[in-house]
Amino acid sequence: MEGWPAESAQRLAKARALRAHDVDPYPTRFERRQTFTEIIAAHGGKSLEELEAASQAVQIAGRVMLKRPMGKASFATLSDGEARLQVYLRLDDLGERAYRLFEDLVDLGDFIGVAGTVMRTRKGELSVQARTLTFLSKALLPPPEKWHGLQDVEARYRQRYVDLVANPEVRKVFVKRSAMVSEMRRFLDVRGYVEVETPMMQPIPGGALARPFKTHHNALGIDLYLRIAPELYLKRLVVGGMERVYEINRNFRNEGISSMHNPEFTMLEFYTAYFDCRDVMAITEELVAAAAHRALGEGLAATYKGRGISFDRPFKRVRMTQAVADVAEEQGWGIDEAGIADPVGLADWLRSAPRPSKVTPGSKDFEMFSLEISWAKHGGLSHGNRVAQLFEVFVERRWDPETTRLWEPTFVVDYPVDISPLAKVHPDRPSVADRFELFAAGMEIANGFSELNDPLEQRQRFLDQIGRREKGDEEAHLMDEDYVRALGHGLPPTGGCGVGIDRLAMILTDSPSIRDVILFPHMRPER
RNA sequence: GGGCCGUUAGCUCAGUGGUAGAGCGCCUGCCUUUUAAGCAGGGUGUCGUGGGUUCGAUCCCCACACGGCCUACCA
Repeated sequence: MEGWPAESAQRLAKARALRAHDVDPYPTRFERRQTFTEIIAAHGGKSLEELEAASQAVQIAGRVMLKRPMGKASFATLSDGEARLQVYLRLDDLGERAYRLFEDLVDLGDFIGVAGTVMRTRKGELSVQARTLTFLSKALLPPPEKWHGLQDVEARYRQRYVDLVANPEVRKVFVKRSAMVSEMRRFLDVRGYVEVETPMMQPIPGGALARPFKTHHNALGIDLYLRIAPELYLKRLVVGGMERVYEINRNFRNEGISSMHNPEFTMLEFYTAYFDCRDVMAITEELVAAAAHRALGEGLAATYKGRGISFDRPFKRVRMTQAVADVAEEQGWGIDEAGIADPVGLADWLRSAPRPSKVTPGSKDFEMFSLEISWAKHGGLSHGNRVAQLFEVFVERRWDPETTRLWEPTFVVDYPVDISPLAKVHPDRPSVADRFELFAAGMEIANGFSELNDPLEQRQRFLDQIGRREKGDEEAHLMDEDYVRALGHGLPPTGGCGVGIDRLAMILTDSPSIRDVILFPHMRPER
């Protein structure tokens, strides 16, 4: 009890007093016969007289949220997590002993069970009039303030159990998230996809460009990495004939924490043999719309950060170069999409672009200037990387609801091959990958492509990545010989996609921070 | 990594270079249909931690810790 408030000693004394009266403060079970939701559904519409005539017996249990003792009668508001229900306790109904036990030894936060009849008070509130009272569990710590709840952000994340009790809307967020995920499972299951689980600990962390967490296996004497993506394992399964597979599970990335990033986050990845990028886009659109409609109610649009966002199909589509060109036009940069798409044209434009004589932080000039420094630092980037960075800095990073161009669900297509080491090149254009990303509310929600299945080309892509790693790119891919060997056995034409569950949940629950949709977000340890 | 803000009772929050404040909770008493029940009485505390300035610091200064927001990194 080190560090517990003084009130805990009083509550502990009450637990002892219960034992002195032969009442176990922590009994084993209770036969709860109705939830509050069931009682409200069954009797919520009945009048005082109807309830009195029916004399409906119920047996309920819950946590004491409010207590209103009035001498020889009391009201208590119980919560069963999902709903609240008032209980009316009278000395005449319960008897001296049980009534005194309630008045003297039941605290806010304790669990009690009540058998009684459904009634309505004079003021009209549906209640249960108690005939018997069963003590169910003693809370030694006091609950937060009954009106304001638990406000302290840090305490809410660290002690989510208190947050859930004190702030009922928190539960709704996670129930909605659950509905969204279960709809995704249903969607895939009915289309013949098999849900699988692949290694969380991997000897070679692959499938994404990110820094991994490292751990060690003592018995094997080897280092392992927490996975940054399941991708390479899922495609091995397609090689093995599992033509439709998916996994919904955690990825771990050893990067910064922000309102959009948690070190562990949940991803859906699904792979479909004989699909290409366009097929994947179509089914992703259907999947995301179905999940959104399940969470929001059919046809309802989400409201995120005060701005509406519709998940009705079809979603918008834009080429990456086009998205950059739109900004260029808006800003009067004097370059069009053809220029951006052309390596020479873009290079010329960058060379001839007026250099900022006075660089103001936050301005376009400043961001261009920062990009130049960044490009110089990395020994000059490929054309694809330049386009991708322009997109990232001038389109993607602008995720403010007012100015973002990626608010409504939007597929960005034609990603440069350079940043897509696991994707096939576009059938008609060798410089872009057959790949898309889905954005909504300015955030990247999904990423899909035609999977590269030529083992020799894949090995060469890995070698290119290794070259970057040697130049200091810690996020570049590592060589995965076993994956190349798997491709050597033949991967059918396959389309795959990853969907960020947390970010989609943020949008559908109007949560400004990813921590609001993760029950136990990562924090520094308390001291 | 940088900037700004915060940290006071169990909770929500005021506040002052000189004995620490409110509401809720809690404790005592009254009250048999209340609604954040009410009435009367009671203040329960390492003012985040460590150092400094001062006769005296919760307050001013420095460092640190934790948190929030912004920003950077993430090629």
